[in-house]
Amino acid sequence: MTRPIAISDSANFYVSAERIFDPTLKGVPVIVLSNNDGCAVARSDEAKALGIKMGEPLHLIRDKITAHGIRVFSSNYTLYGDISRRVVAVYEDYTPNVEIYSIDECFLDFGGFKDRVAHAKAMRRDVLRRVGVPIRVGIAPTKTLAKCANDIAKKNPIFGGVLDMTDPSLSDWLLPLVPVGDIWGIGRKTQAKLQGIGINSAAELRAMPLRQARAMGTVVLERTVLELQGEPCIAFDDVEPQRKGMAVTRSAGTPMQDFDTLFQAITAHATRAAEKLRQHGLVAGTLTVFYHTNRHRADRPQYAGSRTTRLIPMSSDTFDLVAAAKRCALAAWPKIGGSVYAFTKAGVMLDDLLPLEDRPRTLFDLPRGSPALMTALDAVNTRFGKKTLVLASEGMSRSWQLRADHRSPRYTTRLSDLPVVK
DNA sequence: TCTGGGGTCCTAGGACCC
DNA sequence: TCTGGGGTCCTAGGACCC
Repeated sequence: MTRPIAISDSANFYVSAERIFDPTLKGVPVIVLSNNDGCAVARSDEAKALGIKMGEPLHLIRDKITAHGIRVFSSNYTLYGDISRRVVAVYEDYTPNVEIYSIDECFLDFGGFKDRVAHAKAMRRDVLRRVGVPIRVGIAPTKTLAKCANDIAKKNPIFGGVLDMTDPSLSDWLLPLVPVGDIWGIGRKTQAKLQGIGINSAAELRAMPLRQARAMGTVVLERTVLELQGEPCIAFDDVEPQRKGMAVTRSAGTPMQDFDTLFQAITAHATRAAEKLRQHGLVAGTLTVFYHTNRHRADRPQYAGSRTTRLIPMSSDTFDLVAAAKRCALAAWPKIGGSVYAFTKAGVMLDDLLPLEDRPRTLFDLPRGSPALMTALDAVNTRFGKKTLVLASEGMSRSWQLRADHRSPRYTTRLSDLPVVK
């Protein structure tokens, strides 16, 4: 028999993280906004009950917020990242193998435990006591089934936050309750196709002939069917995979109308991308810059520009990346009438990443770039706070910077953010 | 007026080679 | 001037995830 896998996630994670430090948020509707305060990306149960949808734009729910006194927060990723690490630390006390799947979800190796439900419930109590966020646990022979179990536990409080669906007779009974669109790996398009041929539940998808699944949705859908049948196709993987690309992209707080302002934003994004590379000990071989106007405004002139360039030699040096980004940004600039466009989003993407020590060398691999300067730059910005030292081309106006009008204090990582008690 | 950011995997099709 | 099959590699785009 295959080793049971658990998936553990936190209920409304961002909201739960905010509630740790502000008890007045308990029992009341709370939402957390996306970057730039654009739309709701996390909602408390109370906010969901008021009909606030995932991803709903803030400007469409202003009336509800006022009428029901919904508490609103900008995203505070520094805080959420730190809470996430604390939760993982507790998981590590309960299983030898943890695969971090997202900021609020982990797959856990649950093989070898005699009473899995008791074990998961003990872990759940411990996370609540030591970190302060509620979690739910689904257990099954495959990742897809574990996600189903987790989903059922989420919707049915009767399970007390833990459901072990390792026993096939239990999944026979429960899978008819899982709507096909709620299955891990089934998105909107595939859901529509499946419903078109009368497949509406996880139990019905499990019974779909494999050949038909492959024809309809490629090997991905075929794997989902096999996983529902209890045959693992998606391996448990607790080693961090070598990442292939990374991106820093942002909407602008106010639209960018001229090249100088746009380039200030792009300098900031390239700078951040270079920092991320160095944190991971990587160099990049390809850099892409893109920027575009607001696609939701069909009444305004539209433009989308993008250029890619190779980085030779591969680099993680801020000066190299900003220089390459400038060439791309200029090359992508509209040939005529650039100033009629209002750019609302820009980004820098890096691809062909390699660990620094694996990078290809040229015959004359002369020392270049400024590794000592980069080390000093990172040290200063870690010690004295982000953006203490920046390139001048990032500018001082920061008019492009995103909005975050409702951000809570970074309680666990920034001393200066703590409220002063007099 | 106001609509996020950062990833992965898969497939089709073109370029190129022998 | 006409004519083949099979392989690899790369890129763009779609779908999905949280």
